[in-house]
Amino acid sequence: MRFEALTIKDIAKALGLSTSTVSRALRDSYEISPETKKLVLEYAEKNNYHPNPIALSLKERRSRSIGVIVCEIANSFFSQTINGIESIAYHNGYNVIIAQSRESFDREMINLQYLTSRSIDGLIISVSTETRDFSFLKELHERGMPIVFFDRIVDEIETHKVIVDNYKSAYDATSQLVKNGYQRIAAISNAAYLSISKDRLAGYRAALDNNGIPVNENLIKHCHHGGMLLEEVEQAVNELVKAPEKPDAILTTSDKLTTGCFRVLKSKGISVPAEMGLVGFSNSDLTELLDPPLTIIKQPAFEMGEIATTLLLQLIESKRPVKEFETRVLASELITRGSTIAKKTEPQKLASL
Amino acid sequence: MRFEALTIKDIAKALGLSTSTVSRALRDSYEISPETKKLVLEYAEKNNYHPNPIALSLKERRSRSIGVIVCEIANSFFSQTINGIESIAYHNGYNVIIAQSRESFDREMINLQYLTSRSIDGLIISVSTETRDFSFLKELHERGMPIVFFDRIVDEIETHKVIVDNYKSAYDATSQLVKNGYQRIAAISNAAYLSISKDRLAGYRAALDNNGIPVNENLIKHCHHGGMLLEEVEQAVNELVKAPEKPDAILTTSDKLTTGCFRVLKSKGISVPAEMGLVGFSNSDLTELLDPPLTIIKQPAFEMGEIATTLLLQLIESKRPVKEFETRVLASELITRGSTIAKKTEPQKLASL
DNA sequence: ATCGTTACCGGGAACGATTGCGTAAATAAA
DNA sequence: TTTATTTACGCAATCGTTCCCGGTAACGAT
Repeated sequence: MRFEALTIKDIAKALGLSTSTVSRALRDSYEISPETKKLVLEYAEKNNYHPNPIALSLKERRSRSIGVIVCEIANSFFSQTINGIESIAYHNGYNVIIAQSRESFDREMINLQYLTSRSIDGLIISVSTETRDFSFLKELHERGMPIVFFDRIVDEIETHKVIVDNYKSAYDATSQLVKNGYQRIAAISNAAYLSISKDRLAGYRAALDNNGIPVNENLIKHCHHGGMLLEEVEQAVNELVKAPEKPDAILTTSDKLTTGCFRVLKSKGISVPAEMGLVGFSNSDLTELLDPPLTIIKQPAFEMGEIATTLLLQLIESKRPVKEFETRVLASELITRGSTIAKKTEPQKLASL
Repeated sequence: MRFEALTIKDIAKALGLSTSTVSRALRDSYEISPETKKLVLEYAEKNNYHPNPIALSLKERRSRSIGVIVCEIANSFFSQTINGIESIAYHNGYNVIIAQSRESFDREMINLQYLTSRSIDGLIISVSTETRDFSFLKELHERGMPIVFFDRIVDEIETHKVIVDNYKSAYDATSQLVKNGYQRIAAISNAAYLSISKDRLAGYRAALDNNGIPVNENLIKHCHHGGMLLEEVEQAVNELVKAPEKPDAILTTSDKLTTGCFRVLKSKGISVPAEMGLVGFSNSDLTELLDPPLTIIKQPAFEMGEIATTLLLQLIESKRPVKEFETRVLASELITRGSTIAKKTEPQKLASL
């Protein structure tokens, strides 16, 4: 069964005109008489003619669709970003094709191949936690594909990027933990080479440093599947609580890690925040309803999607190659709640300050 | 900046052949000599030729893309469904264009217009809670557009549908509440005319009936924006707790309503389950971590997406018009947790009645 | 020598839309 | 009356691909 649509040729035949005349009439060209225009327009309206976007794409050599690759859409941060992307894209007559890498480099490559073979006009991507080899992206970019990175960006490729101030976000969150009396603060992060891991851990380290707390590398754990597997989070937590210098708080550097870590702590009967403080990056609005409510670093995800798309459309619609690129750095929001409540066993510590 | 790709014409020119020969060589036609094939194939491989999908679409009069409309992707049930849809679609060389209605009829119409004007080959949709007028969908269907409904289906349109056993799901959940000692069970649902509202409330009513509990229409509330606005959920809860026959438990019939209702109860200081039991449809894996953990009815969302897509592809790829349609009814899963714990303070309350 | 067959390849029309160019008729200017 | 200009439309190429027609060799059979 096929869905047949009215073409410009049908209109031409029905009205005894040529296709060029019909086309021009529809586009309100000056060289068509008002009477003919009216005739064509009315006929098109009545039979609800819509220009075939595929034919237009072929002619204009652009598909008016952009590709988006994220690790998964069932993740508050990314679904909110996608909302922002869609709002701008649809507003400009573009459609959005979404693909999920599920934190796998292989799947990311497959999606990349698929999307480019589907001739997208541009790409918005937050790379997977496994991605270390950027050669394909690089080649794509060099061959002229407009690309905008967000969240997990790639330093080696010069193009527009949208991120939050990862360093400051982690710095502030860690500082707050210190202020609240936590001393042995651990961090659970994605793969070490990932941009957000590097920046957020740098902020974490700096905060400890500036507060006179030595950084203990044993308290920094990496989850190479970004928390997609609960087991890896479980292992990280296990290693932390079994360590001789058992931490009294944990900083998690991404959505999936935050809820995953909380899940593990709960299942192990480790009480939050009494036994273990917890602060993490998260955009889920359910974290507020957990027990205890989670202190989170919330990113302006919707806005990030909007900005990324605006920048991408600029690249796509630019007449000549763009040489100047910008990295937009937005502020995140630290929302303080129960999971990092001030420790009551403080007096002695305060005295020591 | 434009992304230029190798065409069949380029290959033809480079190899001194005609485009038809190249085309046939690439498609391994019998009328091309092995040597020529090898020549063409190797050249194509080396310069990584990919057929232009847009040109193919124009020729074959199909876009190999399907449209999906849900109320929002930042909703566990729908994002899981979309995962199922994508897994099947990508596997069959289709891409998926997702649009969100945000529970608004107007936005649904805009998306529908947009998607059909982008010449999709088929449509998978769960209608918004506002949608009462199906004329556009009906016309689309009559004009030959393959459509599959899931979750919120439309009875008037005869095509494939995928749902869970909504009646039984609500019946079982309500029955369990009764078994656990709850007596005045309220329900918060979407708009009354929505398929899932009708079926789930029917199950709810039947369960009360079969347990000898009279159905009190004052304890059935409808949220016309499907919980997209927290205020409407708040109002529903307010009306319930202020009612003379204040309920001791609530059944919520969709994801957004479940977490919304829990949020409102929490903010109003109404303890769950002591003061108010709560069971609802939800696919969020965070409900387990709430305080108390929520008893939920979980739908096999991923599987629903897979089935819907398989059925849609059948419709699309069928040579002749399909006349026989099926409605797949899957089983849901009732996961019992803390929010519907058996009431201990039963004797005195029963006495006071 | 002629015909039929097979193997191999090219020309060109389509798919739906846009657009540069050509041109007839009508009107204005010389 | 002749020439220039304007008005209003059609022709045909184009985008990348497929596929229906051809067409031309080479070869064997008659």
